[in-house]
Amino acid sequence: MEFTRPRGTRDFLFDEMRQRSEAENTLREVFENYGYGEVKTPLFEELKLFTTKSGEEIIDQLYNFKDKSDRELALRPEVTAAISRLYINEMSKTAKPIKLYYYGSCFRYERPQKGRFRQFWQFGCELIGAKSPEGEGEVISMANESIIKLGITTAEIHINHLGIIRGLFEHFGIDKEKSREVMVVVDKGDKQLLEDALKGDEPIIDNEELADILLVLIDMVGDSSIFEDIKNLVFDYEECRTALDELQELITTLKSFNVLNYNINLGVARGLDYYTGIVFEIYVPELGSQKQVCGGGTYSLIKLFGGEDVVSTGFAFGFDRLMDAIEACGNLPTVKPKVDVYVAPISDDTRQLSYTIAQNLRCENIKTEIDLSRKKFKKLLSYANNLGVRFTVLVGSKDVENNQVTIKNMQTGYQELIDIDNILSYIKENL
RNA sequence: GCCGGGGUAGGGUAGGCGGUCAUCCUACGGGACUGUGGAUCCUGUGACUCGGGUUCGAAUCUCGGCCCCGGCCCCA
Repeated sequence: MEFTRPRGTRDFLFDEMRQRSEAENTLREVFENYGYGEVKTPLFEELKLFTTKSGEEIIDQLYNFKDKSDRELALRPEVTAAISRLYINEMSKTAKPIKLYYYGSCFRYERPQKGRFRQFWQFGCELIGAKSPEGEGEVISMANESIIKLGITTAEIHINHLGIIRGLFEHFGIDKEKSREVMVVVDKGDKQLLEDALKGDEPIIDNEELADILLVLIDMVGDSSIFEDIKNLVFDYEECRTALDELQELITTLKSFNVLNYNINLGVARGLDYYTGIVFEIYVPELGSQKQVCGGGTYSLIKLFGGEDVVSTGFAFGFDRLMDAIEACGNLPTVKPKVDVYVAPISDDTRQLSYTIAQNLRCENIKTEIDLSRKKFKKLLSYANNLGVRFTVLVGSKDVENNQVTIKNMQTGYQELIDIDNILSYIKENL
């Protein structure tokens, strides 16, 4: 083969595309039921937009380039930054809260593996300018509903409030740099690793009391009842109380939204400063090492980009992983044949009439295919068979002399003579 | 960036201790067969990922590239 696909990219063929469209429509429906409107932003942006959000280091993982006027650009690695930019550019005076969603591909220069590609699709939303616990509650509820409607039955939602651990850092006077380092370790969710990092030979922070609390906290994963344990552990540290209150309220709100199947998990962490409140992730364990299908939280990116301080909550689904998850749960929709009726001219002199018959069917939204390559009789049926159509309309001169055609049910093999004028009604009745 | 397993017609595969024509299924073309024939039979086109090395001879052994699969790292 002369040309190959670029590494980490995929071609999608008919069946897979139909399954993906179906999932896409399901998500659109859910998001729009919650009052979200779709937006679309460019596939590429100024490189600066992404480095401002995530630091210079991400250039390693970007597809960036200079255009012919020497502008530094990059293919977007995610959409949240673009949405914040769009908000500042066009929507800062729009009545809040603003609810928008997006679907599109993103690009990252990474080593491809299962559930990870260089071009991949994200389906996400942003809720801009809502009050915290209720906005977060609704957003999580929407994510939860999406997962359920897609047929993903084994998903786990993990929620954390970064204010708790941040409050502890503040209380113990830990600087930003060290806090971030600890966060990174906490995020790995490995207790032994954390113990080594805090109490090993070269501890990141030299504080026994904080280390002990963190080591207990990281184990606190469980349903909403675990909140009491967390509260008992950190209530004495004043800096944590706002976060505790917010988390408490979120739990109450989620209950009202009828979301009960989540975990509180202090191990869901983020190193970046713009996260201000809750963060959450959704895992589908069957997917192995790339099991995270969704990530989200509350952040003030807009301020970071030079706008006013408007807090948003949002999340993004890794669309490709959602498809994997649906498959893992055995709930991929079976694809229907893409054509319902095949019109087969079996004599040369009935070809033109066949086109007319096909057009009439198409006018009534019946998916119809007609022979375009002058196939012989046997090939006509064989082709129709491979298409998986329900009916083949055999148009031959002997029948046409009596103003009739033969309609064959391809599943049963049963066929009957039908008046040309009655083709439409016959097919509509039997389809 | 690191570790492992792979790559054979359009799709799916067999073979591989070096040696006739590289296997089978499917799809595609022709025929038995100008309208009952979606079957069956016959037949045709079509492939050893790319490049170097060893060898009289490489799909097979060897090295490297590219790509795929899985695992680590990372994950905005």
